[in-house]
Amino acid sequence: MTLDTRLSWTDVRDQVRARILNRTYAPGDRLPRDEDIASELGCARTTVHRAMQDLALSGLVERKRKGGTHVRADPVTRATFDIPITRREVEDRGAKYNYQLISREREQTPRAVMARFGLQTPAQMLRVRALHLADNRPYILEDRWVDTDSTPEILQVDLAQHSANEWLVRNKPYSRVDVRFSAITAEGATAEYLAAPLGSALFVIERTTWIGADPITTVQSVAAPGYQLVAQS
Amino acid sequence: MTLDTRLSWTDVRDQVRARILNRTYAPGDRLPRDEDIASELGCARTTVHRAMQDLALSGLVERKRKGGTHVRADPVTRATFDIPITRREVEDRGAKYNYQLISREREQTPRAVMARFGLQTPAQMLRVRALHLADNRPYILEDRWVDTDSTPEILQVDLAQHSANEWLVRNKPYSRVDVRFSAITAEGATAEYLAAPLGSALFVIERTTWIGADPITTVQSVAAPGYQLVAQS
DNA sequence: AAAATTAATATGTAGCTACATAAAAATGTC
DNA sequence: GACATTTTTATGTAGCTACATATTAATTTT
Repeated sequence: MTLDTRLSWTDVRDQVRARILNRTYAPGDRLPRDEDIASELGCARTTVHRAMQDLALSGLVERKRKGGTHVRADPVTRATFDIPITRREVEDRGAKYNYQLISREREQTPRAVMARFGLQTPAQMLRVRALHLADNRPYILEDRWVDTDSTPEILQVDLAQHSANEWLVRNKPYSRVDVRFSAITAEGATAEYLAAPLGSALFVIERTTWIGADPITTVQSVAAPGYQLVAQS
Repeated sequence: MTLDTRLSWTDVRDQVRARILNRTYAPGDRLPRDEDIASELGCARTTVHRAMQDLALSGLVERKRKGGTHVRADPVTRATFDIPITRREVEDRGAKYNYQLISREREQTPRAVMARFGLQTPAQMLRVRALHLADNRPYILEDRWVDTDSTPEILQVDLAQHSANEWLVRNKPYSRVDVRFSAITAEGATAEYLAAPLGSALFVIERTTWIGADPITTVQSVAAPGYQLVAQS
Protein backbone atom coordinates (compact mmCIF):
# COMPACT_ATOMS: atom_id res chain seq x y z
CA MET A 1 0.00 0.00 0.00
CA THR A 2 1.11 3.56 -0.61
CA LEU A 3 1.61 5.68 2.46
CA ASP A 4 -1.26 8.13 2.50
CA THR A 5 1.13 10.88 3.48
CA ARG A 6 3.12 10.49 0.29
CA LEU A 7 2.08 12.36 -2.80
CA SER A 8 2.89 11.12 -6.28
CA TRP A 9 3.53 13.60 -9.06
CA THR A 10 0.18 12.70 -10.61
CA ASP A 11 -1.50 13.60 -7.32
CA VAL A 12 0.24 16.95 -7.36
CA ARG A 13 -0.70 17.50 -10.98
CA ASP A 14 -4.34 16.71 -10.26
CA GLN A 15 -4.36 19.00 -7.23
CA VAL A 16 -2.89 21.90 -9.15
CA ARG A 17 -5.21 21.26 -12.06
CA ALA A 18 -8.18 21.24 -9.71
CA ARG A 19 -7.08 24.60 -8.35
CA ILE A 20 -6.81 26.03 -11.83
CA LEU A 21 -10.24 24.70 -12.65
CA ASN A 22 -11.87 26.09 -9.53
CA ARG A 23 -10.19 29.46 -10.05
CA THR A 24 -7.89 29.36 -7.05
CA TYR A 25 -5.37 30.09 -9.77
CA ALA A 26 -7.26 32.01 -12.45
CA PRO A 27 -6.33 32.31 -16.12
CA GLY A 28 -3.28 34.54 -16.51
CA ASP A 29 -2.31 34.18 -12.85
CA ARG A 30 1.16 33.32 -11.78
CA LEU A 31 1.36 30.17 -9.69
CA PRO A 32 3.52 29.93 -6.58
CA ARG A 33 7.06 28.70 -7.14
CA ASP A 34 7.49 24.96 -7.38
CA GLU A 35 9.32 25.04 -4.08
CA ASP A 36 6.45 26.73 -2.28
CA ILE A 37 3.88 24.33 -3.67
CA ALA A 38 6.19 21.52 -2.65
CA SER A 39 6.48 22.66 0.94
CA GLU A 40 2.77 23.42 1.08
CA LEU A 41 1.78 19.98 -0.12
CA GLY A 42 4.62 18.30 1.67
CA CYS A 43 6.63 16.81 -1.14
CA ALA A 44 9.91 17.41 -2.95
CA ARG A 45 10.41 20.07 -5.57
CA THR A 46 11.22 17.41 -8.15
CA THR A 47 7.76 15.97 -7.70
CA VAL A 48 6.12 19.33 -8.27
CA HIS A 49 8.45 19.87 -11.22
CA ARG A 50 7.27 16.69 -12.88
CA ALA A 51 3.64 17.60 -12.27
CA MET A 52 4.14 21.06 -13.72
CA GLN A 53 5.94 19.70 -16.76
CA ASP A 54 2.95 17.55 -17.48
CA LEU A 55 0.53 20.45 -17.10
CA ALA A 56 2.71 22.50 -19.43
CA LEU A 57 2.76 19.66 -21.95
CA SER A 58 -1.00 19.40 -21.91
CA GLY A 59 -1.26 23.12 -22.55
CA LEU A 60 -2.83 24.23 -19.28
CA VAL A 61 0.10 26.29 -17.98
CA GLU A 62 3.16 27.98 -19.41
CA ARG A 63 6.52 27.93 -17.70
CA LYS A 64 9.50 30.21 -18.11
CA ARG A 65 12.75 30.31 -16.24
CA LYS A 66 12.67 33.03 -13.66
CA GLY A 67 9.34 34.12 -15.12
CA GLY A 68 7.53 31.42 -13.21
CA THR A 69 4.49 29.40 -14.10
CA HIS A 70 1.36 31.01 -15.48
CA VAL A 71 -2.11 29.66 -16.13
CA ARG A 72 -2.79 29.94 -19.83
CA ALA A 73 -5.42 32.55 -20.55
CA ASP A 74 -6.74 30.74 -23.60
CA PRO A 75 -6.65 27.05 -22.91
CA VAL A 76 -6.43 24.89 -25.99
CA THR A 77 -7.76 21.44 -26.64
CA ARG A 78 -4.68 19.39 -27.38
CA ALA A 79 -5.25 16.12 -29.17
CA THR A 80 -2.74 13.51 -30.28
CA PHE A 81 -3.28 11.32 -33.29
CA ASP A 82 -1.48 8.13 -34.21
CA ILE A 83 -1.17 7.58 -37.92
CA PRO A 84 -0.06 3.99 -38.37
CA ILE A 85 1.07 2.20 -41.51
CA THR A 86 -2.00 1.80 -43.66
CA ARG A 87 -1.69 -1.98 -43.74
CA ARG A 88 -1.75 -2.06 -39.99
CA GLU A 89 -4.64 0.33 -39.76
CA VAL A 90 -6.66 -1.94 -42.03
CA GLU A 91 -5.70 -5.11 -40.20
CA ASP A 92 -6.47 -3.57 -36.84
CA ARG A 93 -10.00 -3.02 -38.06
CA GLY A 94 -10.18 -6.73 -38.72
CA ALA A 95 -10.24 -6.31 -42.48
CA LYS A 96 -8.15 -8.00 -45.17
CA TYR A 97 -5.44 -5.74 -46.53
CA ASN A 98 -4.56 -5.40 -50.19
CA TYR A 99 -2.40 -3.07 -52.13
CA GLN A 100 -2.22 -1.98 -55.76
CA LEU A 101 0.49 0.03 -57.44
CA ILE A 102 -1.02 2.50 -59.87
CA SER A 103 2.02 4.25 -61.26
CA ARG A 104 5.71 4.79 -60.61
CA GLU A 105 7.55 7.43 -62.60
CA ARG A 106 10.30 9.97 -62.36
CA GLU A 107 8.76 13.41 -62.68
CA GLN A 108 9.55 17.01 -62.04
CA THR A 109 7.96 18.31 -58.86
CA PRO A 110 5.00 20.62 -59.46
CA ARG A 111 4.62 23.82 -57.51
CA ALA A 112 2.46 22.26 -54.80
CA VAL A 113 5.08 19.65 -53.97
CA MET A 114 7.87 22.24 -53.99
CA ALA A 115 5.84 24.25 -51.52
CA ARG A 116 5.44 21.34 -49.15
CA PHE A 117 9.18 20.73 -49.08
CA GLY A 118 10.01 24.41 -49.11
CA LEU A 119 12.02 24.09 -52.32
CA GLN A 120 12.80 27.12 -54.46
CA THR A 121 13.49 25.21 -57.67
CA PRO A 122 11.82 22.11 -59.13
CA ALA A 123 13.56 18.75 -58.70
CA GLN A 124 13.30 15.31 -60.25
CA MET A 125 11.65 12.92 -57.83
CA LEU A 126 10.02 9.52 -57.92
CA ARG A 127 6.26 9.79 -57.99
CA VAL A 128 4.35 6.76 -56.77
CA ARG A 129 0.62 6.40 -56.85
CA ALA A 130 -1.01 3.47 -55.11
CA LEU A 131 -4.27 2.21 -53.71
CA HIS A 132 -4.73 0.52 -50.35
CA LEU A 133 -7.75 -1.76 -50.00
CA ALA A 134 -9.67 -3.09 -47.01
CA ASP A 135 -11.68 -6.25 -47.68
CA ASN A 136 -11.13 -5.55 -51.38
CA ARG A 137 -12.78 -2.16 -51.17
CA PRO A 138 -10.76 1.00 -51.79
CA TYR A 139 -9.57 2.44 -48.52
CA ILE A 140 -6.86 5.01 -49.13
CA LEU A 141 -5.44 6.45 -52.33
CA GLU A 142 -1.93 7.77 -51.97
CA ASP A 143 -0.02 10.12 -54.23
CA ARG A 144 3.58 10.17 -53.10
CA TRP A 145 6.80 11.92 -54.06
CA VAL A 146 10.12 10.47 -52.93
CA ASP A 147 13.36 12.41 -53.07
CA THR A 148 15.86 10.11 -54.79
CA ASP A 149 18.85 12.11 -53.60
CA SER A 150 18.17 11.39 -49.95
CA THR A 151 16.61 7.99 -50.63
CA PRO A 152 18.14 6.37 -53.74
CA GLU A 153 17.39 2.88 -52.36
CA ILE A 154 13.72 3.38 -53.17
CA LEU A 155 14.61 2.82 -56.82
CA GLN A 156 15.59 -0.80 -56.08
CA VAL A 157 12.38 -1.57 -54.16
CA ASP A 158 9.71 -3.60 -55.95
CA LEU A 159 6.82 -1.24 -55.32
CA ALA A 160 4.37 -3.63 -56.95
CA GLN A 161 4.86 -5.95 -53.97
CA HIS A 162 5.44 -3.62 -51.06
CA SER A 163 3.92 -0.22 -50.61
CA ALA A 164 6.26 2.75 -50.48
CA ASN A 165 4.41 3.69 -47.31
CA GLU A 166 5.56 0.56 -45.54
CA TRP A 167 9.07 0.50 -46.96
CA LEU A 168 9.73 4.09 -46.00
CA VAL A 169 8.29 3.79 -42.53
CA ARG A 170 10.40 0.73 -41.84
CA ASN A 171 13.57 1.84 -43.56
CA LYS A 172 13.72 5.56 -43.71
CA PRO A 173 13.31 7.27 -40.39
CA TYR A 174 12.78 10.97 -40.37
CA SER A 175 13.81 13.70 -38.03
CA ARG A 176 10.97 16.09 -38.85
CA VAL A 177 7.43 15.59 -40.03
CA ASP A 178 4.69 17.94 -41.08
CA VAL A 179 1.14 16.63 -40.90
CA ARG A 180 -1.99 18.38 -42.08
CA PHE A 181 -5.60 17.40 -42.52
CA SER A 182 -8.19 18.73 -44.92
CA ALA A 183 -11.20 17.75 -47.02
CA ILE A 184 -11.56 17.56 -50.80
CA THR A 185 -14.36 16.79 -53.19
CA ALA A 186 -14.27 13.50 -55.07
CA GLU A 187 -13.80 14.05 -58.77
CA GLY A 188 -12.10 12.55 -61.82
CA ALA A 189 -9.59 9.77 -61.32
CA THR A 190 -9.58 10.17 -57.54
CA ALA A 191 -13.30 9.41 -57.32
CA GLU A 192 -12.88 6.53 -59.70
CA TYR A 193 -10.05 4.83 -57.84
CA LEU A 194 -11.81 5.21 -54.52
CA ALA A 195 -15.16 4.15 -55.97
CA ALA A 196 -16.56 7.30 -54.40
CA PRO A 197 -19.68 9.03 -55.71
CA LEU A 198 -18.75 12.16 -57.66
CA GLY A 199 -18.98 15.14 -55.35
CA SER A 200 -18.68 13.21 -52.10
CA ALA A 201 -16.42 14.59 -49.40
CA LEU A 202 -13.08 12.88 -48.86
CA PHE A 203 -10.76 13.16 -45.89
CA VAL A 204 -7.16 14.01 -46.75
CA ILE A 205 -3.96 13.48 -44.79
CA GLU A 206 -0.81 15.20 -46.02
CA ARG A 207 2.51 14.14 -44.57
CA THR A 208 5.94 15.48 -45.43
CA THR A 209 9.16 14.20 -43.88
CA TRP A 210 12.76 15.35 -43.74
CA ILE A 211 15.97 13.95 -42.36
CA GLY A 212 17.86 16.95 -41.13
CA ALA A 213 17.32 19.51 -43.87
CA ASP A 214 16.95 16.92 -46.65
CA PRO A 215 13.50 16.09 -48.00
CA ILE A 216 12.53 12.43 -47.87
CA THR A 217 8.97 12.13 -49.01
CA THR A 218 5.64 13.88 -49.18
CA VAL A 219 2.37 12.05 -49.54
CA GLN A 220 -1.23 13.02 -50.01
CA SER A 221 -3.46 10.23 -48.69
CA VAL A 222 -7.09 10.49 -49.69
CA ALA A 223 -9.43 8.27 -47.69
CA ALA A 224 -12.60 6.65 -48.96
CA PRO A 225 -15.91 8.25 -47.93
CA GLY A 226 -16.86 7.80 -44.28
CA TYR A 227 -13.29 7.81 -42.98
CA GLN A 228 -12.90 9.19 -39.49
CA LEU A 229 -9.79 9.92 -37.49
CA VAL A 230 -10.03 9.56 -33.72
CA ALA A 231 -7.66 11.12 -31.21
CA GLN A 232 -5.75 9.01 -28.76
CA SER A 233 -7.22 9.15 -25.29
CA MET B 1 30.09 25.78 -21.28
CA THR B 2 28.90 22.25 -20.79
CA LEU B 3 31.56 19.68 -20.02
CA ASP B 4 31.92 17.60 -23.15
CA THR B 5 32.02 14.47 -21.03
CA ARG B 6 28.55 15.07 -19.66
CA LEU B 7 25.56 13.75 -21.54
CA SER B 8 22.16 15.33 -21.28
CA TRP B 9 19.05 13.19 -21.55
CA THR B 10 18.37 14.65 -24.99
CA ASP B 11 21.84 13.50 -26.07
CA VAL B 12 21.06 10.02 -24.84
CA ARG B 13 17.70 10.08 -26.56
CA ASP B 14 19.27 11.14 -29.83
CA GLN B 15 21.98 8.48 -29.55
CA VAL B 16 19.47 5.74 -28.90
CA ARG B 17 17.23 6.99 -31.65
CA ALA B 18 20.15 7.02 -34.06
CA ARG B 19 20.87 3.41 -33.17
CA ILE B 20 17.29 2.45 -33.78
CA LEU B 21 17.37 4.24 -37.09
CA ASN B 22 20.61 2.62 -38.23
CA ARG B 23 19.40 -0.82 -37.15
CA THR B 24 21.80 -1.35 -34.30
CA TYR B 25 18.55 -1.99 -32.51
CA ALA B 26 16.16 -3.33 -35.14
CA PRO B 27 12.35 -3.22 -35.02
CA GLY B 28 11.08 -5.72 -32.46
CA ASP B 29 14.45 -5.95 -30.72
CA ARG B 30 14.82 -5.61 -27.03
CA LEU B 31 17.14 -2.81 -25.98
CA PRO B 32 19.71 -3.23 -23.23
CA ARG B 33 18.54 -2.34 -19.76
CA ASP B 34 18.59 1.34 -18.87
CA GLU B 35 21.38 0.62 -16.45
CA ASP B 36 23.59 -0.97 -19.09
CA ILE B 37 23.04 1.85 -21.53
CA ALA B 38 23.83 4.25 -18.72
CA SER B 39 27.13 2.62 -17.86
CA GLU B 40 28.00 2.25 -21.53
CA LEU B 41 27.39 5.90 -22.27
CA GLY B 42 28.71 7.00 -18.93
CA CYS B 43 25.71 8.64 -17.35
CA ALA B 44 23.18 7.95 -14.63
CA ARG B 45 20.23 5.61 -15.04
CA THR B 46 17.85 8.47 -14.40
CA THR B 47 19.18 10.22 -17.47
CA VAL B 48 18.64 7.15 -19.63
CA HIS B 49 15.21 6.77 -18.05
CA ARG B 50 14.21 10.24 -19.09
CA ALA B 51 15.48 9.66 -22.62
CA MET B 52 13.59 6.38 -22.90
CA GLN B 53 10.40 7.95 -21.60
CA ASP B 54 10.58 10.48 -24.36
CA LEU B 55 11.16 7.84 -27.02
CA ALA B 56 8.22 5.89 -25.64
CA LEU B 57 6.07 9.01 -25.72
CA SER B 58 6.94 9.67 -29.33
CA GLY B 59 5.97 6.12 -30.20
CA LEU B 60 9.38 4.76 -31.20
CA VAL B 61 9.78 2.25 -28.38
CA GLU B 62 7.55 0.44 -25.92
CA ARG B 63 8.47 -0.10 -22.31
CA LYS B 64 7.19 -2.63 -19.82
CA ARG B 65 8.27 -3.34 -16.30
CA LYS B 66 10.49 -6.36 -16.23
CA GLY B 67 9.71 -6.87 -19.92
CA GLY B 68 12.24 -4.25 -20.87
CA THR B 69 12.26 -1.78 -23.74
CA HIS B 70 11.44 -2.87 -27.27
CA VAL B 71 11.72 -1.07 -30.58
CA ARG B 72 8.23 -0.79 -32.02
CA ALA B 73 7.85 -3.00 -35.05
CA ASP B 74 5.32 -0.68 -36.65
CA PRO B 75 6.32 2.85 -35.88
CA VAL B 76 3.52 5.33 -35.98
CA THR B 77 3.50 8.94 -36.96
CA ARG B 78 2.33 10.76 -33.88
CA ALA B 79 1.02 14.26 -34.41
CA THR B 80 -0.35 16.73 -31.91
CA PHE B 81 -2.97 19.30 -32.79
CA ASP B 82 -3.94 22.37 -30.85
CA ILE B 83 -7.57 23.33 -31.22
CA PRO B 84 -7.91 26.83 -29.82
CA ILE B 85 -11.01 28.87 -29.15
CA THR B 86 -12.42 29.80 -32.52
CA ARG B 87 -12.20 33.52 -31.81
CA ARG B 88 -8.53 33.17 -31.10
CA GLU B 89 -7.93 31.05 -34.15
CA VAL B 90 -9.49 33.73 -36.32
CA GLU B 91 -7.62 36.57 -34.64
CA ASP B 92 -4.32 34.72 -34.89
CA ARG B 93 -4.81 34.65 -38.65
CA GLY B 94 -5.07 38.41 -38.52
CA ALA B 95 -8.76 38.44 -39.38
CA LYS B 96 -11.65 40.20 -37.71
CA TYR B 97 -13.79 37.89 -35.61
CA ASN B 98 -17.55 37.90 -35.52
CA TYR B 99 -20.13 35.63 -34.07
CA GLN B 100 -23.80 34.97 -34.76
CA LEU B 101 -26.20 32.94 -32.69
CA ILE B 102 -28.48 30.92 -34.94
CA SER B 103 -30.65 29.07 -32.45
CA ARG B 104 -30.85 28.14 -28.80
CA GLU B 105 -33.43 25.59 -27.72
CA ARG B 106 -34.03 22.77 -25.29
CA GLU B 107 -34.35 19.57 -27.25
CA GLN B 108 -34.25 15.86 -26.77
CA THR B 109 -30.94 14.35 -27.83
CA PRO B 110 -31.11 12.41 -31.08
CA ARG B 111 -29.46 9.04 -31.41
CA ALA B 112 -26.20 10.46 -32.82
CA VAL B 113 -25.69 12.70 -29.79
CA MET B 114 -26.57 9.89 -27.39
CA ALA B 115 -23.91 7.79 -29.08
CA ARG B 116 -21.24 10.43 -28.66
CA PHE B 117 -21.93 10.69 -24.94
CA GLY B 118 -22.49 6.97 -24.56
CA LEU B 119 -26.01 7.50 -23.22
CA GLN B 120 -28.58 4.69 -23.23
CA THR B 121 -31.65 6.90 -23.00
CA PRO B 122 -32.41 10.29 -24.56
CA ALA B 123 -32.02 13.38 -22.40
CA GLN B 124 -33.15 16.99 -22.55
CA MET B 125 -30.21 19.22 -23.40
CA LEU B 126 -29.61 22.74 -24.62
CA ARG B 127 -28.90 22.81 -28.32
CA VAL B 128 -27.01 25.85 -29.58
CA ARG B 129 -26.25 26.55 -33.19
CA ALA B 130 -23.92 29.39 -34.08
CA LEU B 131 -21.76 30.77 -36.83
CA HIS B 132 -18.22 32.07 -36.40
CA LEU B 133 -17.04 34.58 -39.00
CA ALA B 134 -13.59 35.71 -40.11
CA ASP B 135 -13.51 39.09 -41.84
CA ASN B 136 -17.29 38.81 -42.13
CA ARG B 137 -17.07 35.58 -44.08
CA PRO B 138 -18.43 32.33 -42.61
CA TYR B 139 -15.61 30.42 -40.96
CA ILE B 140 -17.03 27.68 -38.74
CA LEU B 141 -20.59 26.52 -38.16
CA GLU B 142 -21.11 24.86 -34.83
CA ASP B 143 -23.93 22.63 -33.71
CA ARG B 144 -23.59 22.10 -29.97
CA TRP B 145 -25.40 20.20 -27.25
CA VAL B 146 -24.86 21.21 -23.63
CA ASP B 147 -25.89 19.01 -20.73
CA THR B 148 -27.88 21.26 -18.39
CA ASP B 149 -27.56 18.86 -15.46
CA SER B 150 -23.78 19.19 -15.29
CA THR B 151 -23.79 22.77 -16.57
CA PRO B 152 -26.96 24.61 -15.51
CA GLU B 153 -25.12 27.98 -15.57
CA ILE B 154 -25.17 27.91 -19.36
CA LEU B 155 -28.87 28.81 -19.17
CA GLN B 156 -27.99 32.21 -17.67
CA VAL B 157 -25.38 33.05 -20.29
CA ASP B 158 -26.34 35.50 -23.02
CA LEU B 159 -25.35 33.38 -25.97
CA ALA B 160 -26.19 36.15 -28.41
CA GLN B 161 -23.18 38.04 -27.06
CA HIS B 162 -20.69 35.35 -26.16
CA SER B 163 -20.25 32.06 -27.95
CA ALA B 164 -20.90 28.90 -25.98
CA ASN B 165 -17.51 27.77 -27.26
CA GLU B 166 -15.76 30.55 -25.43
CA TRP B 167 -17.87 30.45 -22.28
CA LEU B 168 -17.42 26.73 -21.87
CA VAL B 169 -13.70 26.76 -22.52
CA ARG B 170 -13.20 29.49 -19.98
CA ASN B 171 -15.65 28.32 -17.36
CA LYS B 172 -16.17 24.62 -17.67
CA PRO B 173 -13.01 22.58 -17.60
CA TYR B 174 -13.26 18.94 -18.54
CA SER B 175 -11.47 15.87 -17.38
CA ARG B 176 -11.88 13.89 -20.59
CA VAL B 177 -12.24 14.86 -24.20
CA ASP B 178 -12.89 12.90 -27.37
CA VAL B 179 -11.84 14.51 -30.64
CA ARG B 180 -12.46 13.21 -34.11
CA PHE B 181 -12.04 14.56 -37.60
CA SER B 182 -13.96 13.76 -40.75
CA ALA B 183 -15.27 15.25 -43.97
CA ILE B 184 -18.85 15.91 -45.07
CA THR B 185 -20.51 17.21 -48.18
CA ALA B 186 -22.05 20.66 -48.10
CA GLU B 187 -25.81 20.51 -48.44
CA GLY B 188 -28.98 22.20 -47.26
CA ALA B 189 -28.77 24.67 -44.40
CA THR B 190 -25.13 23.85 -43.67
CA ALA B 191 -24.06 24.89 -47.16
CA GLU B 192 -26.19 28.00 -46.91
CA TYR B 193 -24.82 29.20 -43.58
CA LEU B 194 -21.25 28.59 -44.67
CA ALA B 195 -21.83 30.10 -48.10
CA ALA B 196 -20.32 26.92 -49.49
CA PRO B 197 -21.12 25.65 -52.99
CA LEU B 198 -23.51 22.70 -52.83
CA GLY B 199 -21.48 19.51 -52.91
CA SER B 200 -18.20 21.01 -51.77
CA ALA B 201 -16.17 19.12 -49.18
CA LEU B 202 -16.19 20.45 -45.62
CA PHE B 203 -13.82 19.61 -42.79
CA VAL B 204 -15.51 18.54 -39.57
CA ILE B 205 -14.22 18.54 -36.00
CA GLU B 206 -16.27 16.72 -33.39
CA ARG B 207 -15.47 17.27 -29.75
CA THR B 208 -17.17 15.73 -26.74
CA THR B 209 -16.22 16.52 -23.16
CA TRP B 210 -16.96 15.03 -19.76
CA ILE B 211 -16.18 15.99 -16.19
CA GLY B 212 -15.68 12.68 -14.46
CA ALA B 213 -18.47 10.52 -15.82
CA ASP B 214 -20.84 13.43 -16.45
CA PRO B 215 -21.34 14.75 -19.99
CA ILE B 216 -20.66 18.44 -20.48
CA THR B 217 -20.96 19.20 -24.14
CA THR B 218 -20.58 17.79 -27.61
CA VAL B 219 -20.06 19.93 -30.65
CA GLN B 220 -19.83 19.37 -34.35
CA SER B 221 -17.81 22.18 -35.94
CA VAL B 222 -18.04 22.38 -39.71
CA ALA B 223 -15.39 24.54 -41.33
CA ALA B 224 -15.80 26.59 -44.47
CA PRO B 225 -14.25 25.19 -47.67
CA GLY B 226 -10.46 25.29 -47.78
CA TYR B 227 -9.96 24.80 -44.06
CA GLN B 228 -6.77 23.00 -43.12
CA LEU B 229 -5.56 21.76 -39.77
CA VAL B 230 -1.81 21.71 -39.21
CA ALA B 231 -0.01 19.66 -36.58
CA GLN B 232 2.18 21.29 -33.96
CA SER B 233 5.84 20.87 -34.72
C1' DA C 1 17.18 59.65 -18.27
C1' DA C 2 19.07 56.00 -21.11
C1' DA C 3 22.15 52.33 -21.60
C1' DA C 4 25.08 48.87 -19.92
C1' DT C 5 26.31 45.89 -16.23
C1' DT C 6 25.48 43.02 -12.31
C1' DA C 7 22.77 40.48 -9.08
C1' DA C 8 18.86 37.77 -7.92
C1' DT C 9 15.72 34.11 -8.81
C1' DA C 10 12.58 30.40 -10.72
C1' DT C 11 12.83 26.75 -13.57
C1' DG C 12 15.80 23.02 -15.91
C1' DT C 13 18.90 19.21 -15.55
C1' DA C 14 22.26 15.50 -13.85
C1' DG C 15 23.39 12.33 -10.49
C1' DC C 16 22.73 9.74 -6.45
C1' DT C 17 19.92 6.53 -3.14
C1' DA C 18 16.09 3.91 -1.87
C1' DC C 19 12.11 1.65 -2.59
C1' DA C 20 7.62 0.34 -5.37
C1' DT C 21 5.57 -2.40 -8.83
C1' DA C 22 4.50 -5.29 -12.65
C1' DA C 23 5.60 -9.12 -15.13
C1' DA C 24 8.48 -12.79 -16.42
C1' DA C 25 10.99 -16.77 -14.85
C1' DA C 26 11.77 -20.27 -11.65
C1' DT C 27 10.14 -23.25 -8.31
C1' DG C 28 7.07 -26.10 -5.79
C1' DT C 29 2.76 -28.83 -5.36
C1' DC C 30 -0.92 -31.74 -6.69
C1' DG D 1 1.97 -32.23 -16.94
C1' DA D 2 -0.95 -28.48 -15.15
C1' DC D 3 -1.52 -25.15 -11.84
C1' DA D 4 -0.31 -22.19 -7.96
C1' DT D 5 3.37 -19.86 -5.50
C1' DT D 6 7.65 -17.58 -4.93
C1' DT D 7 11.62 -15.26 -6.63
C1' DT D 8 13.86 -12.36 -9.72
C1' DT D 9 14.34 -8.42 -12.48
C1' DA D 10 13.70 -4.14 -15.35
C1' DT D 11 11.25 -0.20 -15.19
C1' DG D 12 8.71 3.47 -12.34
C1' DT D 13 8.80 6.86 -8.75
C1' DA D 14 10.12 9.94 -4.66
C1' DG D 15 13.47 12.49 -2.46
C1' DC D 16 17.82 14.60 -1.96
C1' DT D 17 21.96 17.64 -3.57
C1' DA D 18 24.31 20.45 -6.69
C1' DC D 19 24.71 23.20 -10.38
C1' DA D 20 23.09 25.30 -15.13
C1' DT D 21 20.46 28.68 -17.49
C1' DA D 22 17.34 32.12 -18.82
C1' DT D 23 15.15 36.20 -17.43
C1' DT D 24 13.77 39.68 -14.64
C1' DA D 25 15.10 43.17 -11.39
C1' DA D 26 18.46 46.11 -9.43
C1' DT D 27 22.45 48.74 -9.86
C1' DT D 28 25.91 51.31 -11.91
C1' DT D 29 27.75 54.01 -15.58
C1' DT D 30 27.39 57.25 -19.32
